[in-house]
Amino acid sequence: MLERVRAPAGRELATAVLCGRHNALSPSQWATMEMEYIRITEDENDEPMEIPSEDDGTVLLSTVAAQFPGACGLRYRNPVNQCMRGVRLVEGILHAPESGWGNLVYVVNYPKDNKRKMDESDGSSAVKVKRAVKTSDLIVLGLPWKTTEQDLKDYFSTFGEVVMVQVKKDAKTGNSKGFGFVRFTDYETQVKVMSQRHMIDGRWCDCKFPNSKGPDEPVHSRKVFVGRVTEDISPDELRQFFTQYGEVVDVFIPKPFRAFAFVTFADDQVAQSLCGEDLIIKGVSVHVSNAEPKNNSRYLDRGGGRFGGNLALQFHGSCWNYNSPQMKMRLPVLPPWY
DNA sequence: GTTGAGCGTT
Repeated sequence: MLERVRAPAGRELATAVLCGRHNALSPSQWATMEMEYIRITEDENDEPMEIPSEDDGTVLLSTVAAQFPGACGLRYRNPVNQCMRGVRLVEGILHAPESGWGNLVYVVNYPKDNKRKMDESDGSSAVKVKRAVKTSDLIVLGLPWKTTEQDLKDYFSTFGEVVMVQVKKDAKTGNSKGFGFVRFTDYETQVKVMSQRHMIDGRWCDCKFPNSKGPDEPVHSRKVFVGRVTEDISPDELRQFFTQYGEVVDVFIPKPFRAFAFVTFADDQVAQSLCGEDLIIKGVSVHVSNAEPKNNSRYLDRGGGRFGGNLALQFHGSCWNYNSPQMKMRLPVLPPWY
């Protein structure tokens, strides 16, 4: 069986795959294979297209993008639990799941929350598109008490595609606290919205960068802090979501629920690339930052200081001195658990 | 059941 599969002619090999004989192969046997065809589709209900792999069994994102312009990744439905899983992507190379590509149908991911929008861009085959125009959440100040998230969405949708709105409410009463957040798909929309005041339900409102955002100091860690997670996001869903960026080796959600989580990647570069990002999981905007606090002055210096210094120390339990000489030299300062 | 500058999460 193995000898047959090893036959160098790619076309014959593809035939074997199509006939389903590959199902008997182990992952190690797959590793010896030269080329196969992976079934890919934009929609699970559509007819898949076959895309060639590389000789080492990986699939180039550029190969996918050649057929699906704008593609930024792949996902597939896990036959065991029916959940969608992301395909590992490292530097433009898609890696097969543990059991090989198999005869699963893979679904193309597009940037911007999986919504295909390449028809209104230049159509240049992607990869870069994903982070080229990075938007961030904007705080909306001065909202009338009565304004709902639907109201916000309706209003801001007149400027461009909205990917997230929030109205901050009192946990007990559910009453609005008079401010919220909005996130747009396109950076141009964000710029426009920030450039003017907004009459919303009879009050003038302002959209600004939230104070909670600051330049993120690089720290060499595989673990990221994920803030603003909601209780309905399960550890498994977190894992599946973040797997689109790289292999996830651990997910930790404190109990009782505290609205944050930790995600550890196999590759520290993947972790670092996500720091500072606002990502949207199940419609919830979460913020990724370093697992170890950066400069606590973020909390102390900005916005009049929501917390006292001692309180900030209580939160973190420890405090890295980012003004220390070693930080200025950018020597790696590893958290104790790293 | 009120209010009107701020700031989501360690």
